[in-house]
Amino acid sequence: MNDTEPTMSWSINEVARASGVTSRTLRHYHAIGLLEPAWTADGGRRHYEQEQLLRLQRILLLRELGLGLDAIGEVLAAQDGAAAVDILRRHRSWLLAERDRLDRLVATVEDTMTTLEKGGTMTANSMFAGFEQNPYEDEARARWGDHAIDDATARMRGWSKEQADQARSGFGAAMTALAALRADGVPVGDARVQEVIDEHYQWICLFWTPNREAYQGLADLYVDDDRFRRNIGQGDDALVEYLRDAMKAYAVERLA
Amino acid sequence: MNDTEPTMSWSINEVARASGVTSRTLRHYHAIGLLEPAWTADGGRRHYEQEQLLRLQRILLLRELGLGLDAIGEVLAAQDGAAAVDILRRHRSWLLAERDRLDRLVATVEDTMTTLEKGGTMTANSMFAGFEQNPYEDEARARWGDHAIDDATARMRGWSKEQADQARSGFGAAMTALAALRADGVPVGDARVQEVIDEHYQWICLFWTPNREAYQGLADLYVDDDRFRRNIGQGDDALVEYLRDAMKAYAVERLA
DNA sequence: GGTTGAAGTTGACGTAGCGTCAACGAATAT
DNA sequence: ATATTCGTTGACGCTACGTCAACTTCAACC
Repeated sequence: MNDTEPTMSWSINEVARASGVTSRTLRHYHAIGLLEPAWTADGGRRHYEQEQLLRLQRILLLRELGLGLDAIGEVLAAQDGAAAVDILRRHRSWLLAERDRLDRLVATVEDTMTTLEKGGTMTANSMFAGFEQNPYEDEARARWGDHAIDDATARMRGWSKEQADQARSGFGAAMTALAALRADGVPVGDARVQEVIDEHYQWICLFWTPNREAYQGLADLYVDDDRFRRNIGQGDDALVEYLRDAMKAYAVERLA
Repeated sequence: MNDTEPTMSWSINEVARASGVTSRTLRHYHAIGLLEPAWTADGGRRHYEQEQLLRLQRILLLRELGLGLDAIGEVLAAQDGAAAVDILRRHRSWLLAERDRLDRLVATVEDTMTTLEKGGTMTANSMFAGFEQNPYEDEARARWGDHAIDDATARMRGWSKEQADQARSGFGAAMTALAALRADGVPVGDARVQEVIDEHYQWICLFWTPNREAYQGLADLYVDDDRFRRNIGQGDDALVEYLRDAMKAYAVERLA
């Protein structure tokens, strides 16, 4: 039925026009071994035949699906359909994950726009930190009531684990500076200490804007809760207490 | 209230740990002028102060929103919030577009997986072509009934304009070869002509699998419809008629 | 046979946002 | 004085090609 006797070949530009890709793309596919021409003439010119066109069709289909060229190569190299389906399944998973991520980004962008339109400062919105997704939420909920936490959790919804880790590491700089000051015996009410605490408060405000009472509560929580204490003090409990006292002094002096 | 007298500075690694980015990133931001250190010491070491940390916070926030570094620079350079909101609005638009695109890709991937699992060949699914989104749909609908068209349109839903253009350009190669054969006076039933038509049929099958009657109807449509005729023949109407006859011969010989 | 034009070839650089060496200088602890 | 740590400036690598640049080939025309 499929008698293709007078073997016909196409030049690179013919294939390009036919398939909608550029000749550069075809050369690239040749260079990376994804699509080899049927044969090359004396002058090095590439010639493609039906088999290559069919392979190109499959390549382009998979490309439309968003697969990378290496993944496409794997799919086409898979003898059994099961392996190909497996790759596609993984691809589907990450498409879905990406879509969800974009959804969350849209929400966050809208938040930020609203804040800016209200004359906000862009440092006082859209995030929440110091508490990871799960471990500290109950604690905080018990301390400050459900409303504040729901609000914060809602803002946090757009986060990945890395982002949460990243946010928590924001304590690092402040703690380093604080440790140095404490080592020098500087009292917590000293301007230098309070400056560091101000920095810490600013970092916190990246995510949440605690009032005096809430900030004092946070200070206590840092000391009282084992997980916070270990995380923040890195083994130096006295440093965390120093932080707590400094935070309380800051709250009394600077917060309403 | 915000008296920060004993100006404190942080080294690049302190800032890195505090913010969760790497020092390489901070150097990069310096190199592209996105975040300049407060000052650099003799040995060239970078030192950051509170102002830079605040700017970094804003940079990271915007980065989380998915903006590019140049866009971030623009937002931060915008004196009035309106300009910033404008950039964010545009960004939101393309986030939404991307999300929709991913949605469509997911659907297509699922289609392809289903086809493969059923033992299909991957060249016979997921697309539709020859007819653009709008101009030819009514025509086709009148000819082949609503059901076939709805089906095809549903498959086409995942397409962008470029993809449609690209798909249509698939005719190019076949037409070039066909024009040469016709110039040589080769009759439409000749094996060489039928081979080209087979190629054309394969290309069509990328998108849709017409039976004998449908393929004959498509052949007529090519000639009867002005837009098809101009598009395909590029001014050579006789060539389109040659194509039609060849397609009809192919349909009679090879299709059920 | 010479020339011209179209179509082809192989580099090579550019894109975004850094990661990841390499090779070296400087500040700090011992 | 020296070992260790922290910092510096290149430079290449990553995706999937776009976009020159500098040549070579091939068919056609005179």
